[in-house]
Amino acid sequence: MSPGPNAARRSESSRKAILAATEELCRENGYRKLTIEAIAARAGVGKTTIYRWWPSRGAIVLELLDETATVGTAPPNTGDLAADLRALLQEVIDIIVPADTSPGVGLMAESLQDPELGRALRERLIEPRIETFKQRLRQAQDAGQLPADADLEVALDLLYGPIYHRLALHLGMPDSDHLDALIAHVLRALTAPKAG
Amino acid sequence: MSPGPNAARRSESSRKAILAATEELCRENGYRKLTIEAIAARAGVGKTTIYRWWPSRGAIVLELLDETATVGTAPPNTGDLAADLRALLQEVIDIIVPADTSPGVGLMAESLQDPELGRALRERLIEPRIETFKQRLRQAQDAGQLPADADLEVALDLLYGPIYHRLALHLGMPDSDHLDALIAHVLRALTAPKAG
Amino acid sequence: MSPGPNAARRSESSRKAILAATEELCRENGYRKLTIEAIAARAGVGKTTIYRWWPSRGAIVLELLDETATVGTAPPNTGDLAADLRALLQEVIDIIVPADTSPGVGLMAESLQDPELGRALRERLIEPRIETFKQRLRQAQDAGQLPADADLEVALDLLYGPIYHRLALHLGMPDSDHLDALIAHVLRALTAPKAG
Amino acid sequence: MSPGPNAARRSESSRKAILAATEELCRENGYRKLTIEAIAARAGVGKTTIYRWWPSRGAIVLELLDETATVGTAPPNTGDLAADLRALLQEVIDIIVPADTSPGVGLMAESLQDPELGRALRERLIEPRIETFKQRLRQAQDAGQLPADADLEVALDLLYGPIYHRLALHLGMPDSDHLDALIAHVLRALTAPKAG
DNA sequence: GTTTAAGCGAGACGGTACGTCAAGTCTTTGG
DNA sequence: CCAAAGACTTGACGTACCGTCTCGCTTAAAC
Repeated sequence: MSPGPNAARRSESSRKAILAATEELCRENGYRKLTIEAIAARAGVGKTTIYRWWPSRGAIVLELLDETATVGTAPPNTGDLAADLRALLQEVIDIIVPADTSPGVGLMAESLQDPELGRALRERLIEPRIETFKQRLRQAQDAGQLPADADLEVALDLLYGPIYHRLALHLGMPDSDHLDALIAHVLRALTAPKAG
Repeated sequence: MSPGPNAARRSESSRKAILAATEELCRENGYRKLTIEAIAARAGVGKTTIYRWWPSRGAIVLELLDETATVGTAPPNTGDLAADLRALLQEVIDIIVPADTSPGVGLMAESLQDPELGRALRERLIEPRIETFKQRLRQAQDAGQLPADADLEVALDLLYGPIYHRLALHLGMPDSDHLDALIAHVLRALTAPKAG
Repeated sequence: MSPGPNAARRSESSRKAILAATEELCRENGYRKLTIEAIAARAGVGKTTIYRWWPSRGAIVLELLDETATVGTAPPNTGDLAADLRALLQEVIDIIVPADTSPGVGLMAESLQDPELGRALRERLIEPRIETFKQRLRQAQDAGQLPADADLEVALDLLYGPIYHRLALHLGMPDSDHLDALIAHVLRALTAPKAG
Repeated sequence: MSPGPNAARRSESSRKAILAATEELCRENGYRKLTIEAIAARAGVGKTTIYRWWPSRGAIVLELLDETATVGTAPPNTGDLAADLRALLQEVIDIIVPADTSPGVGLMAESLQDPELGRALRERLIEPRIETFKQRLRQAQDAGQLPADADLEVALDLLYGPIYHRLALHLGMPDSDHLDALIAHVLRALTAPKAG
C-alpha cells in the first residue's frame, strides 16, 4: 500500500503544528473554549486541513493525549500485586488529569455525548490499558495470589470506578494513600471466602 | 422571603411548559441537540423568560431531573443491607439513565465542563443521596453488620464508582446481578479482617 | 368637556417626570438611544403609564418640544419685513436645533418614517408657524412692500427650504448673515419684475 | 491594493442578491420594516456576509440607490439655464422619491441620526450632484447669464432647499410647474440689482 | 366617611431583531 | 493535488426593547 506517484501526502509539519497549537490553547483557555478556528489560526493552517484529517475537535485532542501517553503493552510485574495495580491506575489518572488545564476531562465529557469519539477514545486509550490490567490480574491468579475464580470484571469496576466517580463529582483524584486503601479493599474482596 | 408588595410574579405555567418542552425535545433529539431556542419555541415562551430564571441549558435539565426523581431523605432499612444498598444504587442509576434518550448522561457530561452546573448537580441530585447512603451504612454499623471502623469513603467510591465507570465507557449500566456481585464484594471487603 | 364621572385622573407629576426624564436622556445619550424603558426607569414610572398617554417615543419628544417652544400666534411686525422674517425663521431653527444634543433632528427623522407622528409634528409645531409666516407676508402685501400677486407658496419653499436642506446635509444651520442673504434674495425675487 | 496571493474574494453573486433582496423588501414593506435578517433570508445569504461588507442597513440601501442612480459628471448644458437646472433638481428628486415605496426617504431619515451614514450619503450621492450643479451655474456666469458675483451658495440653498422642505413636511415633491416657478424666482433673485 | 374604580409602580411575559460566534463547506491561488 | 487563506451558509447564542399583561397599592371621586 505504498503511495503511488503523485499520491496525496500528508504534511507532517502541519500535523505537528496542529497538535502543538491544540495543546497550547488547552493550557491557556481550557478545553471548553477550544475551537477549530483558533487551532487553525494558531497553527497557521487552513481549517480545511484539519477537517481533512480529523472528524472533530475531540479527535485532535485524543491524538494529542495518545501521543503523550506512555506506551507499554506488557503489564508491570514486580511481584507486588498491589503496587503494580496502583501503577496501572495511576497511569490512567495521569492520562485524564495530569494537570488542571489538561484536556482529558473535556475529552471524557465530549465522548459521553459523541458516540464516535467515545469509541475512538476507548479503543485507543482505555481498552489497551484495561487489557493490560486484566493480564496482570491473570498473572496473579497464575501465581496463586488470587483465586482462580475471582471475578475480574467486578475487579475492574471496583478499581477503575472510583476514578470516574471522582471525576464526575469534581472531587479530585484519589491520592496515593486512598489508592492503596481502594486496592487493599478490592484484593480482600477477591480473596475473602464468599458467603454461603 | 415572600415577594415584595409590588413584585410581578413568576409564571408557573411557563415554567411547566419549559420543563415539558425540554423533556420532549430530549426524547426526540437527545440532549446534544437541545437548544434554548427550540425549548422557547416549543414551550411557546420568550427566550428571555428562560434566561431570566435559568443560567444555562443544563440548569433546566437539572430541574427537570430533580422534579422527576424520587425524594426521600430517610434511607430504606429492611434489615437486608445488600438489598437496601442495591435500591439506593438503582435510584441513582434511574436518575442518570432511565432511558436511552434521557438527558442524564448529557447533563453529567456538561457538568464536567461547567463548574457552576457541576456544583448545582451535586448539591441537588447527588449529595443528598450520598448522605442517605452513608446513613444506611452507619445504621449497619450500629446493628453490628459492619465493623465500626469500616471506611465509608472507600465504600462510597467502590459502590458508586462502577456506575460512573460504565457511564464513561458506554458500557451500559450494571444489571441487577452485577449490582449484587458488586455489593457482595464490597461488603466482604469491609467485613474481612485486614491484612497485617 | 369637564371630566365626567369616573373620569381618568391623570397624574401630572408623572407627566412632568416623564418629560424631564426624556429631556435628560436626550441630552445624555441623544435621541437615537432614547428608549421607552429608559424613560420609565429614569422617571420612576411604569411603562404602562407612558403607553397609556403617548403612542410613541416621538410623541413624548414632540410634547417636550411643544412645551419648550415659544408661543405667539400674531406675527411680529416691526415694519422691517426682512427682520421679522428672520425672527420667524430663527424660531423654527431654535425648535429643531437649539443644541447639538437636542432631540429636534431625531424627531424630524422619525416623523419622516412615521406618518402619524409626522402629522402631529406638522399640526402642533410647523403649521401654526407657517400660518403666522404667511400672515406676515400678507401684511407686507397690504403695506405695498410686496406685490399683490407674489407667490407666497414659493416664498415659503424658498425661505424654509434652506433650513431643511442644511439639516439633511448636516451642514449646520444658517447663521444670521446667511439668513439675511437668503431673505434678501427671496424678497428681490418676489419684487423683481417677471420676465415677459 | 489588489488582494494578496491567497485571498478569498468577495462573492459578486451574494452582493447582487443582497441588493436585489433589499430592493424587493423595500418595495413590499417599506424601508421602515426592512431588517438585516429579512434581507439575509430573502437573499439566501448569511447575516455574517452582510455584516462583513456593510456597516448598517442604511449602507446597503445607499449602495442600492447609488447603483440605480444615473451617473454623469458633466452638467447638461443646452443653453437653456432654467431647463438644465430643472433637470438637475429632478435627478435628485428621482433618487430620493422615485416612488412611494422607495427607500430614499427612509435613507434620508436614517442619515439624519447616523453620522457615518450621513457622511457616506453626502459623499456618494449628494455632493457629486451639487458639484455638477455649481459647474452649471459657473458656466452660466461665464456665458453672462448670471452676474459674476452671484452667490452660488445661496442659490444652492434656495434651489435644493424646497426639495428637503417638502420631504420633511410630507408635502409631495414639487411638480414641473412649481419647479419652474422656483427656478424663475431664484434666477430673478440672482440677476436682479441688489438694493442699496 | 366609606366605598370603589381608575391610575399607578413594578416587572414578568411573548416576541422580534440585533450583532456575534463558531461550525463545517466551498472557492481561489500558489507550491 | 495538497495546503493556506478566507469567504461562504447555517444556526444558535445571549441581549435589548418592544408593547401587553397582570399584580397589589394608592387615591380621589361618588355615594
